[in-house]
Formats: sequence, structure tokens, C-alpha cells
Amino acid sequence: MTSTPTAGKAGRRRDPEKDAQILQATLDVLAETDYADVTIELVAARAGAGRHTIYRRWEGKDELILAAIACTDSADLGPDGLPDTGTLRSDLLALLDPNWMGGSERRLRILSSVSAMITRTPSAVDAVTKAIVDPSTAAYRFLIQRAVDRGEYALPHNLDALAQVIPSMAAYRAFFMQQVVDEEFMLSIIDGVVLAALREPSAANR
Amino acid sequence: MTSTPTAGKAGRRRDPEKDAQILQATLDVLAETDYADVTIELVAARAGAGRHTIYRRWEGKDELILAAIACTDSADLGPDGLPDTGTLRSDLLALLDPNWMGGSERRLRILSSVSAMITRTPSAVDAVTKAIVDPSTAAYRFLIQRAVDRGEYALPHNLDALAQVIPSMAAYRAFFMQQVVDEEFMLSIIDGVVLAALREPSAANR
DNA sequence: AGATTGCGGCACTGTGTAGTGCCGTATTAG
DNA sequence: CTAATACGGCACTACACAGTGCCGCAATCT
Repeated sequence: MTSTPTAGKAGRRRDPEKDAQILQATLDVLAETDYADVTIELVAARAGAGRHTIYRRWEGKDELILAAIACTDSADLGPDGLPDTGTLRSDLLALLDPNWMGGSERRLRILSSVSAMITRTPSAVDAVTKAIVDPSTAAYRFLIQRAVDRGEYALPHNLDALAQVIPSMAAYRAFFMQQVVDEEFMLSIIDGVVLAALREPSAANR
Repeated sequence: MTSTPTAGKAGRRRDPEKDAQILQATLDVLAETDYADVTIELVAARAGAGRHTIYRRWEGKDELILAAIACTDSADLGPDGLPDTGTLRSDLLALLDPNWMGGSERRLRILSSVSAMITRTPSAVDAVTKAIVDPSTAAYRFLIQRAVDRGEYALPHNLDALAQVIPSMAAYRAFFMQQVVDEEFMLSIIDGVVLAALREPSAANR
């Protein structure tokens, strides 16, 4: 009711810009350091805000981080943002360049930082799942499904499992092995696992 | 030189049992809570030791945790500890029962807790890689290679990539999705990804 | 025995950070 | 105008934990 900006109240209005700036700053810090090292002080400084401005909007640190995760930009993982090169192999590979390095590498870092939070804050699982895990899986599922639809491959035995291969293996490598997710690695997964698990359609191809 | 237990020194000897008890307690706490929540106090209490006894043996918290990781028991992942049921499928599945739930689930929790440490302590990567990541991958590589050797499957295009599939996907699921790694899930990976990516050998099989 | 070191328990210091209160200033409604 | 609210900056409290010193006791060497 009174949540509209133009409520019949006196006083200065909250700057809607600030919300976005603070959430972005939170994601930045989260992408750079660990969850435990994310201090409100740091976020406030990064956002050019006072701590009060943060506490006025969110209950505490956890609420802030949850809100930030929820607004992670995953637009590039929607059907419209995905590459369409003609073959599944180059589609999957295309997802690497401006995406893994621009969008998804950031997502991966955030995912990694938030992992510490996941183990103790149950609601963090939902936030991460909705904002990061599900969109990633959905993107790969979409690409594979489209390749099947166009007759490039037969419908696999378990599409959901296959769609999780790349996000899982990329996360494992970047995260636990601290090694770069580069083209060479992606190719080894794409050719050695994903495409290897797919079969040509029953009708002869090529 | 003077490192042997019977050095010509006066005074009470260090209890070698204590080292093991403290490291085990560290792993226990690490498996139950997050890295940030691992307090020396907690470890000491769990080990029935005083904090001094810990600080006398290790420089600080990080050294302690690194030492604990290094002594993670991965004997069950050596060739002698692995199942040998006759088929790759049941070998992979057999690794789930007393192993994923007994040994590897614990390893997974530890892996997850330590992830926060990985991002800031470079040496943690080595410790985790040596103690947990490499042995797991090696175990799956061994099982697949053996199946190839006995003629069950042809040598895959990329054995290393395939050997990482299960640890990666299990970690991703347990860790980021906070869902159980049960038989149903394992079967979906085994049948939907790993075995799907393997081909019968050139000579007709069965 | 006497000296020396290990051990558990307690108290203490130092540090870092979440969260709050206050102040001066800016914005907006009436 | 005045009142009310937002904002940045600063100071302050509360708390948790790393790391250390001290005490009394136990074990082992000469």
C-alpha cells in the first residue's frame, strides 16, 4: 500500500538507484572475495553509500546477499541470449567466449563464494538454484534439445543428466581445482563427454 | 636429528596419539560445519585437548587444516579398495554404497568446507588436489580403464574427461544443489552420461 | 630427587566486524 | 516556513575468535 514511491508521506525519498548500486557492489565483492570476507563496510564503500543506507533496506548481511544473488543477471542464459551457429558443437563452444568469461565466469565466482553460505542458510540454496544453477542447466538443455529437434542427434537417454555435465564439470574445475575453464578444457568435455554420449538420429545423417 | 621420539632430552614426550586425534577432530568439524566456523576451541574440545596442544604442533589454524586435509583417508580409492564386480556399470554403482556414503560423502563435505579456504590460501589447492580430487579421478579412471582392458568397451576418445564426470557431477549436486547423491542420481549419470559416451569394442560384444 | 617438557584448563589481550546512535546536510510534503 | 525522511560519515558497543601466558599436574630424562 504505502510502498509506492509517491506515498503521501513527507521527507526525502529513497533513491531507487541506490538499491541497484548496492546490490551490484555486493555481487562485485562476492565475485572477488569469499563470503566470509564480504563486509558491509566493503560493500558500502564500493557502492559509495553509508552502512545505514544498507541496513535501512535489508535486515542484515544475509538478507543483502540473498537479494544480490536473486538479481544476478542471467539474461544471457535465456533462449534469446544463446548462440545459434547451426551445430551443437559450436553452440556449446560459443557459450564460452563472451559468456563463460564475461557472464558465467562471474557467476561461477559468485557461486563459489556463496557456497560457504549455502551450508548454513537454507534459503540460500533456493536463491542460488533459481538465479544460477537452474538457468545454466536450462541453457544447455535448450541447446541440446534444439540440436535434437533439427535432427542433428537422436533424443538422448537422459537429457537432464547431459545438460548438467558442462556446468558441473566447469564448476568443479574452476572451483576445486582452481584451473581455468578455457577452450581446450571445454573441447575435451564437449567432444569427450557430451557429444560422445549423443547418437546420430536413426535415419542416416550426412 | 633430534626429531626421533627418543631424543636425549628430558621431559614428557609428545603423545603421538594426540596428533591423530586432533587431525581427526579437525576433519570431523570440517565435515560438519563450514571452514569459517571451524574454531580451534571446537577442534580442541572435540579432540579432548587443550588449545596449547594444538598450537604446539601447528603454526596456526590454516596449517592445522592443511595438515588435516593431507591425512584424509583415501585408501578406499586405491586400486585395492575398489570394487571388482565384473561389469563397469556395477563397479561404478558399487562405489556408491559404503563408499560415497561412508568415505566419499565425508570427503565431499570436507571438500565443500575447504572451498572457502581455497580461494585465499594457494597451498590449500595442492592439499585438496592431492588428498581428494586426484584420488577420486584416479579411481574412476582405473575402473573405466579396466573395463576397456577386459574388452567391455572401446578405449574412449578422452578417458581423463570421462573419469571426471562422476566426481564433478556428484560434487555439483551435493554442493550447490544440496541434494542427496543417491542411487537414482548415480544411475542417471552412469547410464545417461558415462556409459552412453562409451562404445562397444570394434569386435562384436555379446 | 631434580630438571625439563607435555598436557588441560583458565584468563587475558588484540583484532575484526556486525549493528546502532548521532550529526550535519539534502530532499520532499504540507 | 516546518516537519519528516534519506543520506554519508563518524564513533561507539557487543561479540566472537585467534593467539598467548600462567597454573597445576603428569611423564620422562640424567
